[in-house]
Amino acid sequence: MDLDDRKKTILKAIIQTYLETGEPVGSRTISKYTDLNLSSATIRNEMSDLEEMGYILQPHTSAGRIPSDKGYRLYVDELMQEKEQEVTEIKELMIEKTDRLEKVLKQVVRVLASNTNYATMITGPVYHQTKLKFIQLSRVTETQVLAVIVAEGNLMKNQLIDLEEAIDDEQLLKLNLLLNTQLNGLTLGEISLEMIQRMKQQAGIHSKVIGQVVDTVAEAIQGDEEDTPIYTSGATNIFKYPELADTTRASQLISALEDKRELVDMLKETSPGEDDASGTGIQIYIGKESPIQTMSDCSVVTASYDLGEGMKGTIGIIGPKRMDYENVVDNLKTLKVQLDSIFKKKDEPGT
Amino acid sequence: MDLDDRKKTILKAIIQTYLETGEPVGSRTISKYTDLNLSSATIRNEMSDLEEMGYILQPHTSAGRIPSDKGYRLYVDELMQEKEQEVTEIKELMIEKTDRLEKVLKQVVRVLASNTNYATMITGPVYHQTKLKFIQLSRVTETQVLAVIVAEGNLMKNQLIDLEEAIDDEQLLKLNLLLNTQLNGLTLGEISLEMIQRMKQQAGIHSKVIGQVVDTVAEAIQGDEEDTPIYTSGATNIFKYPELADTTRASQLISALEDKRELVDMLKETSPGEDDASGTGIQIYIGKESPIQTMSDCSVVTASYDLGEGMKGTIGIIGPKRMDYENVVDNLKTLKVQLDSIFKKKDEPGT
DNA sequence: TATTAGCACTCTATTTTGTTGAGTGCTAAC
DNA sequence: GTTAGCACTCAACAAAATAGAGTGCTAATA
Repeated sequence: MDLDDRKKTILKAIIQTYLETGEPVGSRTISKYTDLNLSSATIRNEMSDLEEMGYILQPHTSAGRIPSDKGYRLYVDELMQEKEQEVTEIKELMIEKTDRLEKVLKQVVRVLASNTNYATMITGPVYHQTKLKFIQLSRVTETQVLAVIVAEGNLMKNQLIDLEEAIDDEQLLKLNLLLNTQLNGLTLGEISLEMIQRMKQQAGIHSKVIGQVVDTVAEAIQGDEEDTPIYTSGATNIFKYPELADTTRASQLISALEDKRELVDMLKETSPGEDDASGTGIQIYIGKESPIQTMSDCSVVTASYDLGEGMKGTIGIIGPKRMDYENVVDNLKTLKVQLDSIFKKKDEPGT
Repeated sequence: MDLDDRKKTILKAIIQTYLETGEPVGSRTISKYTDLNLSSATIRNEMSDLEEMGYILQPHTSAGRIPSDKGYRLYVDELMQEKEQEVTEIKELMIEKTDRLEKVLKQVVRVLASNTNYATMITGPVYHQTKLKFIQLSRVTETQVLAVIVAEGNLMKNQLIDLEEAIDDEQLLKLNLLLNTQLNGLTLGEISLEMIQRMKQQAGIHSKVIGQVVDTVAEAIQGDEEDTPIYTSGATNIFKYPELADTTRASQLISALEDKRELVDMLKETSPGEDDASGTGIQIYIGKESPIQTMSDCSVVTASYDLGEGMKGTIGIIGPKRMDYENVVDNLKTLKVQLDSIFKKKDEPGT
């Protein structure tokens, strides 16, 4: 059987109506809704075909049709038209410009959640590719040394080191120099254990203290890998969609959002390089396509962002399968533009 | 009418049964449950009295009784017996010892949530009373200066300052000295705007750069006030209690937990000094007593913790009114002991 | 006087049955 | 190929019937 234009038009109409109402769509509705000027009977025949082809399905014999995952997929890939760019330009997401990346991210999830009415999440940047800019050790008390590590993208890290024995100023100075000359300019990922070992030997095997300091610094640099921060917002939006709002499902979803650990993997999967056909870096997972099991009744839209200086991360939006894909995609695009404008502006004078 | 011992026993039995089952308790149940050896008819009479006195109430004519807020109050204040200390000793909450306060707090909420099956939250320390230990400015690039601020309790704060014009080493050194001599030993709360003004003048009005640095540092110190971090866990536990699990209520509660802003006020209200009769710093809010409106169907148990060095904060547990108060209180007590042992051990050698 | 057995009564929760209406599939006519 | 018409299906809702837990009251009992 052939999926001709008329079938597509009908499918599109079915899906769009269903996106709005969330109720199975009957033949009569479509007959009126479209400008095809076909009777409900004809539509019924076409719907029957569409069902056979797997694009729509019937919850029960005497109900209208709802889109299947396959139907949604087709809609997202072909049928859905993007909003005109003008609209995008006009809508300005209310994001306050601030230096603190963390604050920006928190705002972003919030704005997205309230704009789309879906649950949203965003990963903080993965710093693996970020270059080390600056390390400094300074003495706080006799036996306490503070290590401050600064990397590109203004990633900063503190580590207070309690020493077993005192360290003198000269040693500290030497260490500072050593750390900086050896590590500066390397990406956090490049700093390996062997390198640390070598440095420890160069610094002088005789001193336990030095070893301790180097170890702690190394730990601080590497430790960041595991716990990428994730911010979420609008988890309770899922209650707005009856098909997700039953206690067990909602509970699972919210737990997943609260827990965040699972999310990391999912968002990492959307590797920042991997772009979709349109080159926007936006990916749509429908139903079972979703990487997380608990979300197989949902759709997940992810987008990667790149703020320069190795600050890359991922945004995710979770909603019902009948989510307003156009709006979501549109929002994400607008967001990208704005993030760029916030951060590029900041970078230009520096570069 | 008099609330004699027998009435108390019956009330206690009613409440305890209700805590377990969540269903209205009938006279027959009590007649069998207690060792009073009274017939259900007698119990009925007593229950009738208890209802008149306002300790229990009937959801409808032909149902059993459930405790009223007043009933719970009496139970919590008088009837509930604390578990023996032994039990407390045995139970060891699985808290990994780590330096990072933040990690400890995250663990604490998690453990508490899974131990109690209620939603939990904890505020990070309020640093208002914490003394400044150490400030250091260091140059990162020509026009970038990094300020590191360390206060008691190992509170650390970084602030990268983008300068409008370059600053030379000498000036930086001078500033470092000035900041340290002026501010060291003061609590974060004591550092006022006037003080900053005065310092700026002393440092030399001629230089905009110096003003900028001082301003930013001041901002960093004060800025912390507003956004005390709050960690939450087990929000979805509320779905375990049918009386809270309906969509609207659950949604409100979870939103409150996600949003956190409201929580701050609530937890602040439990001022760390304010202890209850037993001197444990544990407070119980039943139903409408709760400071937050959305939680008027819940009970909230709060406890303050004090880790020394000005690190004080509050823990909160949110559950249904029929929460297992004994278990919650017990858990909180155990937790206090453990937190002490983690942090005191760390402090001793230093002191 | 306090306790208890017994019984009528109340009220929710559950099940059963009936009714409605949206929507389909099929057939026959256009 | 399209459409009108009709019988049929099935969820959703409403009404009625039933069951059972629990009460309050009265009268008998210790």
